[in-house]
Amino acid sequence: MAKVKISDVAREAGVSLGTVSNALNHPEKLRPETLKLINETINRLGYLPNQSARQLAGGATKSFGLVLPRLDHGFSLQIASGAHNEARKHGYDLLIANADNDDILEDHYLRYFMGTQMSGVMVQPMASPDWHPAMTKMPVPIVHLDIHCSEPGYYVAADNEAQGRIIAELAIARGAHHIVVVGRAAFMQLTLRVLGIHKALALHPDIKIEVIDAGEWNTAADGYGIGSQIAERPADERPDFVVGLTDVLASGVVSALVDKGIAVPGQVRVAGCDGNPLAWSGSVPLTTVAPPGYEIGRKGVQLLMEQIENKAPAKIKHIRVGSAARTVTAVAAEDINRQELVRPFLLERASTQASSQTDATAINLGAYL
Amino acid sequence: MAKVKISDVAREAGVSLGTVSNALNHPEKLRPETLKLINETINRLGYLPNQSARQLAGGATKSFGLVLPRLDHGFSLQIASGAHNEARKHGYDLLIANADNDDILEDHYLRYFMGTQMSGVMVQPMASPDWHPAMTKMPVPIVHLDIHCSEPGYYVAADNEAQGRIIAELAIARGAHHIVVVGRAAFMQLTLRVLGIHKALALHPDIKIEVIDAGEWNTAADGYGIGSQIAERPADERPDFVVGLTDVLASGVVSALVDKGIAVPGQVRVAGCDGNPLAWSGSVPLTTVAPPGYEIGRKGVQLLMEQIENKAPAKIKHIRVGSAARTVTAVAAEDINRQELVRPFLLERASTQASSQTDATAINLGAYL
DNA sequence: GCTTGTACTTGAAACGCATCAAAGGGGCCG
DNA sequence: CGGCCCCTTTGATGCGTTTCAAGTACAAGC
Repeated sequence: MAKVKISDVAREAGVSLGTVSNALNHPEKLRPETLKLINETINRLGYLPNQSARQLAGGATKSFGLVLPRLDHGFSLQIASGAHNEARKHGYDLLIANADNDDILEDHYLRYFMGTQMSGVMVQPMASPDWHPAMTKMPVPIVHLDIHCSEPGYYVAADNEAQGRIIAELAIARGAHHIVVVGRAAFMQLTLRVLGIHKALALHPDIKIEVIDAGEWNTAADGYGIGSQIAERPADERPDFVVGLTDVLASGVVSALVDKGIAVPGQVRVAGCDGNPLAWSGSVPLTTVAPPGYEIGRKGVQLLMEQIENKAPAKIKHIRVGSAARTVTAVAAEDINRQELVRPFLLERASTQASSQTDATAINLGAYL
Repeated sequence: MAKVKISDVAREAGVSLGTVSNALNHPEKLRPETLKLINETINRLGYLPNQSARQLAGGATKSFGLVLPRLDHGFSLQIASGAHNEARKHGYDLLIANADNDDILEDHYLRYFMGTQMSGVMVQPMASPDWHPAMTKMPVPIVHLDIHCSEPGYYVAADNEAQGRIIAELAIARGAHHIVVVGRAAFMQLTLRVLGIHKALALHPDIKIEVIDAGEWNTAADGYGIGSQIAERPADERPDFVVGLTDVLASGVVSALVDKGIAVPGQVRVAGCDGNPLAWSGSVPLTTVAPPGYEIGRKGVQLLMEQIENKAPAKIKHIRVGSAARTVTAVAAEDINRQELVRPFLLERASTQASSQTDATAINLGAYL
């Protein structure tokens, strides 16, 4: 268990300390035989470079940190996936921390990453980043994901408002009269979705809208609870359209409604947000608005790279993904050929990597709509 | 952007270097006024401790590393969640790395974590850990998750074989004659599930069994592909029971079968593995066997803590979760009151934390079974 | 044989912090 | 007033690397 250090390797191989270091970092500078000898010694001794010492001596290492509010959220995972692939492409490592829906923890991990001499840090913040103590005086490049900052800084965000608008337009097209929005609107992103819904509905004062908080975790169980509550209302107080601010929530709502004998989409239509793959890969898929999470993660890393390479201080630079109109228009369930809709999913990996300006898209498989 | 260091704080506050260090690490040793003064200076200057230097000077920091094969896999997330909660409980940080189904990357991150002076490292390995170069001569406590090691070392694993057995018994109970197992059996855990299925079926030579590889990623799209292929077979070559080694796979299979006009569960029954919440929270839930991922993560951290506190060299110590019989017996779809089954889900958080010896459980909501 | 150049190799100096033995200061008792 | 002890603060030392100016060995050119 005693740790082997670089000096042990050097002694054992009969070379100097600096040479071993070169073998690790600039192998081209060494005579092939020396390199071979050193590598053999390294393996024989089981030497592992001490990253702390490396970082301390050599400045930043090639790695990024990513702080996520929650891991079991499909959207965050898409971000992580996009960020990961892009980071690897540039030869960087990606370390992920789970803030577990906790402000304090989020801040904690943010500071941790900054102090670890990461080359850059990304956050998908729960609240506005302007709130963040760690936001000011940042010693490393930082990029905010899925949120809009007012302070100078970099961010890349999906247009959550647009998502809300898309959903609202969907509801209007379906002739909704009473919409219930389910979810904890306290989360910044969800707030924006709600805002988008409200804005789109401003021209339709006849449509009643109601927002129900679903508890801190936005789980399927929360959705189930709200769904039950909705089902038990007298028919005339019951909405004809339910929006889950999260696919998981919407899923729970559908579950409860069906259990209580409410026809979906016959009596109540249900739609979600997130584009969680499972939500539309099952046999009875959920309608959902998919923000381009993968793309957001990718772009985040690109912004980080940009800052690193220019060594410029963080100027204001925002990328907004998905602010344009949706590309797949909502259509009636009956009009849809399921096959056609599954195909884009099969090609998902390829397409999200290719298109640089993916829009938020209403994926309508219509089963509950 | 110039980094503030501890000496800057010391100078600015008019105290010595060591005092600032104490303010950070042993605040109780300082006079309250001094502490206050230093803290104010720290905030004013925006000082962030350099973690690398800290770790180098002070030995290991209180943080764990977790290497996961894939993030979009529900089971891995449950592990991450359990590990996270337990780690925080002990005041440790948890950093997660995504190996992206890549041997090399897995090894890379493992070494990275070990070199970072983490207090401990956990992996959910893709292949047998005995394979791992980094496995030997480990300078920090390590725990393997969801896998069985033959070499001395610590691991905590669900009994994947038992899961396979449960599924097989489910199939037998349903009177299956021809079973198709879908998934990349090359993954160790999936191999064991397949093994369990085979073992359970040994006494039923009349039941035909077939294993179909679903490609490297085990995605819903892969499942859809296999499902289509199955649907197109002549009726007498078509299985009457399909097992997805992953919920996502099973989900894709159901999707394809339904699309092609095959009745589920009328003509073909489908079940999955993983206990992915979305798989059984929708209105038409999938039958799945749920290994206790949360518990595995929790136990993993506990094993790490044990090693740290005893400072003992790694002896052989294995925890096996879920080797006993299932607690929720498979029942026919018609017999099930949906409400009852949703309730345990609602209580999931509480229950997984309470029970220390959770079993792999067949959660049968029966819709496709 | 001497110089110049080339190709490697060396080792000392920093990196920013935690630690700890030692010093300082103040109160208490004799 | 001196001695003692306790509480607080100090600053030199070392953690394992990287880096880089300086060194060595050897070959080619004169």
